[in-house]
Amino acid sequence: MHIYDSVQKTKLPFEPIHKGEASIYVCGPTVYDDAHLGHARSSLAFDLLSRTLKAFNYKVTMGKNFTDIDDKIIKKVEETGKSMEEITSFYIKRYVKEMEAIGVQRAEIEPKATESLEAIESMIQKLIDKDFAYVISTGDVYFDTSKDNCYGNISHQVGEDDDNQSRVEHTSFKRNPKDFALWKACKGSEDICFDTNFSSGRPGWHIECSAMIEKHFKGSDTYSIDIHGGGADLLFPHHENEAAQSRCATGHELSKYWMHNGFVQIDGEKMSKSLGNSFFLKDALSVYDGEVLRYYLNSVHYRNNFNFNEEDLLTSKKRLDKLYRLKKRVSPGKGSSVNKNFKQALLHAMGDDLNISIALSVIDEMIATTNDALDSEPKNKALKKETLANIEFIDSLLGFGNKEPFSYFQIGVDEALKKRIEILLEKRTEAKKAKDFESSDAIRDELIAMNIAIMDTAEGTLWEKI
RNA sequence: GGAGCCAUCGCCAAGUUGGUAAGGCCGUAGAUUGCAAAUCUGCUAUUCACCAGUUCGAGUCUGGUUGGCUCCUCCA
Repeated sequence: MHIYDSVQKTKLPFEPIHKGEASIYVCGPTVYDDAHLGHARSSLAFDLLSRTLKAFNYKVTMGKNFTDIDDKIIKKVEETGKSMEEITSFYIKRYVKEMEAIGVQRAEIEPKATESLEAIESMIQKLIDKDFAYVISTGDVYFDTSKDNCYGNISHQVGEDDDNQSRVEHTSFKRNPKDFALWKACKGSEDICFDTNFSSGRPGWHIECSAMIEKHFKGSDTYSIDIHGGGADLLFPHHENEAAQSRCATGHELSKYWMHNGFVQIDGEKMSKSLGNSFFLKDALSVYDGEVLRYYLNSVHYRNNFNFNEEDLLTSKKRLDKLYRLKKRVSPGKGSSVNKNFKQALLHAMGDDLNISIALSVIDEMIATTNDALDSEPKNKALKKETLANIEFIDSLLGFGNKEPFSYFQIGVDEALKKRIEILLEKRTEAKKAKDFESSDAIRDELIAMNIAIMDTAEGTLWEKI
């Protein structure tokens, strides 16, 4: 198994700190709004990582946090008059539900900032005690980046005198321009505050992740976790800062490997709130099936940017359809055991830094070969069973192909419509028997107008929702 | 201003250590079909933004040019 480390910028063999185990921490969402396609992509990317590591027999412990203390949440509290807890629990529920719809497995650990305050406080205290952090008169606590001579090793972004055009605000309280807040003291009475030794206030964003990792992962003498993941936009400053805090507080590096996923773009631009081009996952799910979305969003290598458009999504659906048509052909039945070569080819592809393109091409090849074999030997039971097992393996590794194939092609068709289709098909079969092709073709046209495609097979006429 | 990523067929997209361009969609010819659909088979980039260099040999390495994107502010 090889993964690309975005700090060393090369593909490296994955050698975990504890043999046979893989600890992963991914930066989760700040829960003040619905998840957009970018959240989906990130989740999907690391879901694929987790599934692949499991397929390679690693015992995976994945942690994905919910940032539930944040300025934007506080703003939402002020706007809506609702409590912070009401807002965050609402969006956490939605997030979990929507991620489930696109087949993302739940992380083993899902910590929240509000449940990690003790860990956060003790880590900040440790940094103050070791003189890596300082408290200013307002009660804010800052991390002193000049004390950490490894600062910049993660993102390689810190120049010697980079303050010329830097957009970082220069606060006179800060000792260095790159210093960042570990703790923000209360400003007004409406503020959301937690009491600590240094001041009453709330944690900064970066420290939340570091503290949660220390709290939940056993780590080792050299690293706290194996893999730290997140969107490419988090590399700097968030991951740089996380790494610095953890390094200075614990005396060892935070993560052995760092992985970053590319962005979802619309018309070549990053999808973001500020550009006003974000596309909520819930909206996509109201139009497209979650499994199709999963297939589509995962169809491009995780490190590349992903240009979202409907045409490509439909192309992905066609590809997925082919898998389900094959499944239809070999169903019902029980899977026997996976074809060894097929399994090996898939693992080889995914083991190479999650090369999904190769994996999908391996699947397409398997589909074509099997269909071919089935054309000449329609009753090959052993092949059917093996194919079912192959599809089960695809599902466990890549997270699609699990649905009952007939229902897959009937998504969005209600019982009344189903009955109508059945009646029309019966009529058509009769007309065909009587060689009344004019009538049978008319019925077919009628069905097509209803967005129903039909196909005549040896086992009778089958239909699909287009 | 600083840092980095990317540019491969009409579209999407692979391409570890340089060795002579996967796969999908679309298109097209055929098998099959009453005709379709589905399925299968064949065809579909002498060429990898451009220029120069290294090399027996470069999409792959080096330098430059052009174009696109991202980070340095919250962001997956």
